[in-house]
Amino acid sequence: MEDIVRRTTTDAVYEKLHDEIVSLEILPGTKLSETEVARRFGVSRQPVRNAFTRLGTDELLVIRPQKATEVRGFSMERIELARLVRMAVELEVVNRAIQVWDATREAKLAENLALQEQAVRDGDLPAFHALDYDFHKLIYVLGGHPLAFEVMLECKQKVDRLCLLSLEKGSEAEAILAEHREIAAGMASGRLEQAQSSMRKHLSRLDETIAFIHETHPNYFE
Amino acid sequence: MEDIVRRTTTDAVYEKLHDEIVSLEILPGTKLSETEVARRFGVSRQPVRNAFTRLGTDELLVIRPQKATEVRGFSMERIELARLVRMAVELEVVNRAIQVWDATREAKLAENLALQEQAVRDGDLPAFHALDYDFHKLIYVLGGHPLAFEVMLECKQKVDRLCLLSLEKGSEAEAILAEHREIAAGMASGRLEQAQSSMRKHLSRLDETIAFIHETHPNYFE
DNA sequence: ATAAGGAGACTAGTATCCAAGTTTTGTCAA
DNA sequence: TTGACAAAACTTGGATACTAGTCTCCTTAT
Repeated sequence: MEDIVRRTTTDAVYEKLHDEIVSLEILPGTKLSETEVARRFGVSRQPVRNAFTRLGTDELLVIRPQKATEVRGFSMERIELARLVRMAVELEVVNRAIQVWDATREAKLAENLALQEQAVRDGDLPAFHALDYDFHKLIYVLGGHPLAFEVMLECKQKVDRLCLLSLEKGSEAEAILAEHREIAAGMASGRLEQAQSSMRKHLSRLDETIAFIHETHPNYFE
Repeated sequence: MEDIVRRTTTDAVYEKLHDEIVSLEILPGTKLSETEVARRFGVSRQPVRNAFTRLGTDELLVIRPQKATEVRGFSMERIELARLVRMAVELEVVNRAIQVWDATREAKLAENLALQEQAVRDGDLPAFHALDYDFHKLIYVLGGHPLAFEVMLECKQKVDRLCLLSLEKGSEAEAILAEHREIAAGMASGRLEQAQSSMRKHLSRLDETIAFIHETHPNYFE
């Protein structure tokens, strides 16, 4: 009794446009026409419309009646909001995770940390990024709140689109790994205060990057 | 140069349906047909479709191709997620608010508390509920994060729809007021720990109600 | 030269038709 | 009575024609 969900044309258009926007292939301020996009994808206007409204609720497009819809620019307010929510959720999940932390969970996190170390030694940045992702996800999963990870991801993605503007592929991997260790240590020792402040410091890492982008690319902001 | 946003038919249908669903006039599991709703509102199917997709992203409707769209039931997972996110955001906002707290802000919160006290004395529950709302909002606004209030509201509404099933119009106003005072005291004294734990206790108030509803109305859950 | 005005080329919203899949229903046979 | 099976009556998704508002640019008059 599978619950196979048919993939609609709308889905396809949505996903492609979403990718193009968050990867900055389509820059903020770009005007998108329904008929134009429909032609490009070889579909009718209807699925494009559906995709547009979805992207609108994602805050990626600005849609106004009888006006050209365009790719939404960044706004410092929304970026800060997304960062606040992510910060809040991560801190609370750390809190909940600590309540149920045990040797098994600690071992799993330690295993991930070991792999991170390996990746840093090998200078394998892609692997490290994947492990970075897993590290954060592990805290959610082991803490018993996997769904919250999705919420956090949504926030993260909004900031990621912005940070693509700064090309520093920061080989700060060592520093990041050190912070991960600090967080893990806080959780292992059951020190909520320490674990949370480590996480807070870790998540604040992007502060300067964002401020820098705000100065260097003011035209992409509303 | 006003930015008047034209109200579309889609908006009207969306708002009406939204109200009917969150107020439980339309119960979970109810099947909604596009043509049916279109007839009822005297409009064509298209705006109804638009409204449906919006309600789908609100997680109020389950839409599957070629199958009847129905009002989504509750799921304990989603309820708990909404509560976690709200809890997380409220705690973080309290944190940020404390950083900037001063006599002026304290006075404004105190003014609200005085009005709450008045409402309780008068037994004016509607007024008290409005002031309750304002109390929480004040912390966001005074703390400098008004947008985060909207995020919290979204979470709250998901839980509110559930809690409508329990008719206890709790005249626990006094208890709530006491908790509000505790939170305000924590903020005024700058004791983050105390303010947050007060807020945590305050938001946990619904725990039993939700568990109770989960037991008494299992048919409304997925 | 400049400003007002109008035509036309855009825009998105709505209505309606058709396609494709699901569910219900009713008939007929065992 | 009950089962199978076919047909009809649903469902939503997609395509397209039409409506109505907005913007741009060119003409025309001052």
